[in-house]
Amino acid sequence: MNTSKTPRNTIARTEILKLVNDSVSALSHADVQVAINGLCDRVTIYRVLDRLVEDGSIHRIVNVDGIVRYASCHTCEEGHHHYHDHVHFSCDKCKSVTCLEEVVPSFKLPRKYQVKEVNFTVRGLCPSCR
Amino acid sequence: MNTSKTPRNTIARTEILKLVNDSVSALSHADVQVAINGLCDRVTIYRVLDRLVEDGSIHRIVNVDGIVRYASCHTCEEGHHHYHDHVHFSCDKCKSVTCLEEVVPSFKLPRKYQVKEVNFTVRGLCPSCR
DNA sequence: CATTGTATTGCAACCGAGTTGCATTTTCGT
DNA sequence: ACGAAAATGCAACTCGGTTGCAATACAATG
Repeated sequence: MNTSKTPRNTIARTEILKLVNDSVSALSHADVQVAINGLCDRVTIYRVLDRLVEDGSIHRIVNVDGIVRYASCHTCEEGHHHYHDHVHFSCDKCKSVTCLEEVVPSFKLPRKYQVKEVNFTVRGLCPSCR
Repeated sequence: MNTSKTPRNTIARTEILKLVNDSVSALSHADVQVAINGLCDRVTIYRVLDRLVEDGSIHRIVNVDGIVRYASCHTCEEGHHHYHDHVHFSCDKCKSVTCLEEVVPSFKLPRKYQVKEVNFTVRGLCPSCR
C-alpha cells in the first residue's frame, strides 16, 4: 500500500523552492510571504513548505524563538535526504538564522533512547555583528 | 546603576516553583495552568515563569514543537546559574520532555561566533515508550 | 487535444501560545 | 501601620499556524 501522493510542479512550489535554495539564511514563513509578494495565499505558502519538507527538498528548523524556518539541503544529494544534525546559528542582532553544516555536535544518549530528529540551535552574535 | 527589581514571594510564585521543581519532566504553560487549577490567572502564570527564569530559579526550553517548557535547575547551585547546554529529549509517544543533564554535546563553532544561549532538543521515543 | 481523477489553491474562519495596558491588590522594608 | 513598588486580574490583542470546503490547475490517459 502506497499512501503517498504524486506531487505536482506548480508556480508556487517552484518559486518558493528557488527562494529557499537561493537564500544564505533560513527563511521563516513570513520571510517567504514578503519575498513572493502576493504570488499566492499565505495558507498555500504553509502547505508548499510542508510538502517541500516532506519530500526532502528543504529542511525545517525550530529556532530558539520558537518560530519555524526553512533552509535548503546543500549537503543532501537529490532524493537522498540527510539526517539534519548540524548546528543552526541565530544572530540576536541581524536576526539571521544560518546553517553551520560543517558543525555536527557529538553526544551520547545514555539509556535506550530512540532518536528520530535532532534540533540544535545556538543563539548569540554572528561574525559580522559582533 | 541597578535596574533589577526586588522580587517578592507570592503564593503563585511559590506554588509554580514547587510544581516545576517537583516535576520529572519539563512543564509547559498549559501544564502549569492545569496543575495549579485556578490558583491564579493564566497571564500571571506567564509572568511568574518569566520571573523565575530571569532570576535563575528554573530554565527555559524551546521544544521541537516550538512550545516553551520550563524545568528545574538540578545541577545549579543556589544563585549560581549554570549555562544550560545539556540535551532535552522529547518523546513522541508520551509527549514528555526531559532534561538529560548528563548529556552535554561537544561542538566547535568555526569563525568568530559569540554564543549566548544553546538549545539542543532531540525527538524520538523514550526508554519506557519504545 | 479533450477528458478526467486528483493534487493544489484561495478564502474565511478558527486555534493556541504568548503579550500588553491598565486599574486594583498585595508585599515588605521602614 | 504606612506607602512605594511589585504583582495580579481582566480584557483585548498579536501572531504563527491549521482546517474545511468549494473552486481551480496539473498531468496522465485515451
